[in-house]
Amino acid sequence: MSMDSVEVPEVVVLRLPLYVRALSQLMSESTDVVSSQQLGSLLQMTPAQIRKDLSYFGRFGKQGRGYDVRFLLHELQEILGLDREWRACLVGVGRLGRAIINYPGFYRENFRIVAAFDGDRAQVGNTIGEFNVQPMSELTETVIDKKISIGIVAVPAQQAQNVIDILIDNDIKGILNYAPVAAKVPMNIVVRNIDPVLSLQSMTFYLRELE
Amino acid sequence: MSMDSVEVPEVVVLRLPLYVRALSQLMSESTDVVSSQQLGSLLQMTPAQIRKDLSYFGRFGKQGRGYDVRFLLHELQEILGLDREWRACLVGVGRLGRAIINYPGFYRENFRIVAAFDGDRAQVGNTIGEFNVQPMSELTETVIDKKISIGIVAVPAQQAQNVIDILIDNDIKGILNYAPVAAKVPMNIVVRNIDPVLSLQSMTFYLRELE
DNA sequence: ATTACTTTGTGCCATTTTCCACAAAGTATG
DNA sequence: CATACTTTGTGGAAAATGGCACAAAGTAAT
Repeated sequence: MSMDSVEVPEVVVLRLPLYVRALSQLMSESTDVVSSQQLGSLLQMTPAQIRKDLSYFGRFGKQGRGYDVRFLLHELQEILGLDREWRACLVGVGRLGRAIINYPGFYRENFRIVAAFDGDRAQVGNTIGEFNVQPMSELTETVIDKKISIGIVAVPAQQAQNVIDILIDNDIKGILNYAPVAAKVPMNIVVRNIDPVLSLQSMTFYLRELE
Repeated sequence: MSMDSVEVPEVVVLRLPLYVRALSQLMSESTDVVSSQQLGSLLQMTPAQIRKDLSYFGRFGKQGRGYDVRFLLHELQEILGLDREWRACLVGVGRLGRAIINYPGFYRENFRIVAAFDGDRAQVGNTIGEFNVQPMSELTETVIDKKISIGIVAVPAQQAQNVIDILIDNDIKGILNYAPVAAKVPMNIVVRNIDPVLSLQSMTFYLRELE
């Protein structure tokens, strides 16, 4: 009986996309079957962890053989909701925002940026790529019209919390935050932060000892 | 030999830059003193965790009062090695690489990109920002001359492992990897991955259930 | 069919991480 | 200076995470 059993730990969810990525690569190399052993060496993790992670969602493998690459990829994509298109809006079209719009990686993985906003009057009306920059006042309408469910925040730190509050007020449930701030959000909102500076700052702790 | 007491857990090191960021903000607001309580509410974490984290490195607070903002900031910067300039080279000057070069956030935090390389003949010699693109063959010499200790990888997935191997051969100990691959590196190399697509792909697991 | 391998899924133990709760030490106020 | 607060640093309990190791189930080869 699937009494929804145990809640899936977030660490596990965070690893699933890694499996998806590795499996996609294997597919493109025409590999049919892969063992947790092989996957583990590809991803630099233990086979047991991979098996445990997958076991939260079902039994996808065959003993003595391993996992069917195409099948497992498909299952994981479905679990993660990657079997559909996701639409996002960008807020902030400065240097960073423009780079994000032009980044082809999102499109390739079925994430579509379908609108761009900026709080700065001077930016509104400008054309960037294929769309023109809208004022924040049009956000409410556009989010509904274009069925946007994700907000990408690329504004300066000072304005970030305000922008995030507006996005949440407009029923956005997922935020990809490039601003260097710890966003305050209700528990049901999913935030992912991208901050290469933080990454470097924790890296130097280890480099320091070497010099 | 300084028997190094207890090894500091990596999760703790990963959080220190968050404290640095919050303290910097408090400094700019002319706040003199902060409690773990306040810091916690600023960063959305428990006060106990902050105190425990800091306790790995010393006793920085005063009972009944809290932490002196300027002092704690200074101490953390020193612990992380942020009290100096770090020099990095960029490999890959495609769209992403150019965006990285133009990103002002690194410079602001004392990370300097001082050279740009590309394996593609067609890119070599081009001028981007203030420097011109060098061929990979010049990497060895430039890394030494310019005292580069960090490599930023912004090449397509297929070439990433190769580029990373070359960086490591040239004594680079820290790698900021923007390529969507799980890099294979020796244990003494520090890798930080930046992949917004992975972030979105784990986000959708939670958004999925809401629609 | 038998024997020798391979590999999964998972129970369970070990390790890691988080955080409660409290003594010790400081502050504020009358 | 006494009383009422505040806050740190930390021992240790509790919770979360990781991974060993093994039965069960498959494959391969003779």
